[in-house]
Amino acid sequence: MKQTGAAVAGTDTRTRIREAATALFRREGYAATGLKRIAADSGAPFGSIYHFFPGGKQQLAEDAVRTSGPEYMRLVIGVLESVPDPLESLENAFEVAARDLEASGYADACPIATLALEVASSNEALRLATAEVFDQWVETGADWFAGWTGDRDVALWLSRSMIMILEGAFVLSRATRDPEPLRAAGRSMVELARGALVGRSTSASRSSREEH
Amino acid sequence: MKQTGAAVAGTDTRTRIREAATALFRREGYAATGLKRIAADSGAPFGSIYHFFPGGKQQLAEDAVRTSGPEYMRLVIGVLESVPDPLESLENAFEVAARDLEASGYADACPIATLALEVASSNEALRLATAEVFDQWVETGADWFAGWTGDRDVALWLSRSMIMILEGAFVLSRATRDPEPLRAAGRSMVELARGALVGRSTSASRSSREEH
DNA sequence: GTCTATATCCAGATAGAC
DNA sequence: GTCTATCTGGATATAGAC
Repeated sequence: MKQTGAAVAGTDTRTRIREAATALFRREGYAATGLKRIAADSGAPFGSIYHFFPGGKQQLAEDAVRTSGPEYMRLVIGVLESVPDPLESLENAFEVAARDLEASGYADACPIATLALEVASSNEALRLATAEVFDQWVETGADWFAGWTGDRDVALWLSRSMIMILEGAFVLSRATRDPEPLRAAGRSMVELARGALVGRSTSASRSSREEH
Repeated sequence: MKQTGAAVAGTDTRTRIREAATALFRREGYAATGLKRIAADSGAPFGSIYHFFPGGKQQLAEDAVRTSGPEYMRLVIGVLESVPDPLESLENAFEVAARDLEASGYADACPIATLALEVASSNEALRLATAEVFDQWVETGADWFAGWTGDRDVALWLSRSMIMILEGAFVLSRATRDPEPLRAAGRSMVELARGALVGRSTSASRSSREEH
């Protein structure tokens, strides 16, 4: 099997290149992904990459991060909003993530995490792109939690926790090829949200209030 | 600044090569790290890498993962055992991690996470090495939690949660160059442990019991 | 705009002198 | 065992025909 990201008919060349790049950066990382492979997977000629992305690999990666990041968060929020009760919704969302990851052969987890770790200390432009995506995820997640808890700081803390636990679970689940870490992560999020949403004054909610 | 991993006098060549490799895989990842750079940073001649690691880059990486993994866990356990109260200890451990990461310029987080994500879908031998390290971390962490909760399944769940939250916090903290995710992660772990250690029957402890 | 051919460089790996 | 020189392949990037 040579092709990991199928070229989608009906979409323009620029989009196909970006989507092939996103899929490869997600599965194999930034450094290991060659532009020739992106061209092959997208069905575009090699030269088209530099036509649409004159800045080369880095510009393409930045575009991929800034596009796939918000896209992925929309997907997550969609799953969260598909179940009315917040605790059930959290457990369901991690269960969906577990099943999706397993179905992809433990390939398709977070679209930007591998790249984010790779570039954090070596490519400032790309690091900044991943940082802005993560910051936006935290804000968007906090909007969802804010529907259940009046305290914005608690909502921000829960959102941050959700993203961190999900990222960590992706690392363990991919490495061990086991969906259980994601399910355990779901239970952890349910516990955290249960404590916060019933209005129990936790040390965490107190501390997060003291931050500002 | 050319050298990121200093050659340590008094240690043998093989060790210096492995330590330089560990430092580079941790900061920049597996694919982006060249053997020539490892030779330069370790102060060893290029040919020595193949003398000590005939299997080349992959064998060196496997050795680095299997050595630095347990080493890092010993360090974490040492920090955890330096404070008697378990909840204070957890908060302190994440605080130490936050300060260490900041002090390293957001470079030195988990020694194997970047590599683990990179190789999960492309190099089975290395994936297995990271999986075995993570599994051992979960067991070792569970031993520590078991000193506070009688239920082995709860201890395993807390240990897994701790490692996942730490890994996720490292991703966010490195990307945003901000220690706050690690501190928020510490509060999350305190909340999870508080709920479990007081013997409250949570949905998580019930579910983890049902696993077996 | 699309595509091919190629320039330049550096990677991992190896051979062999010492 | 230590170290150097080199092989081969693939990387990013570019030039230029169509």
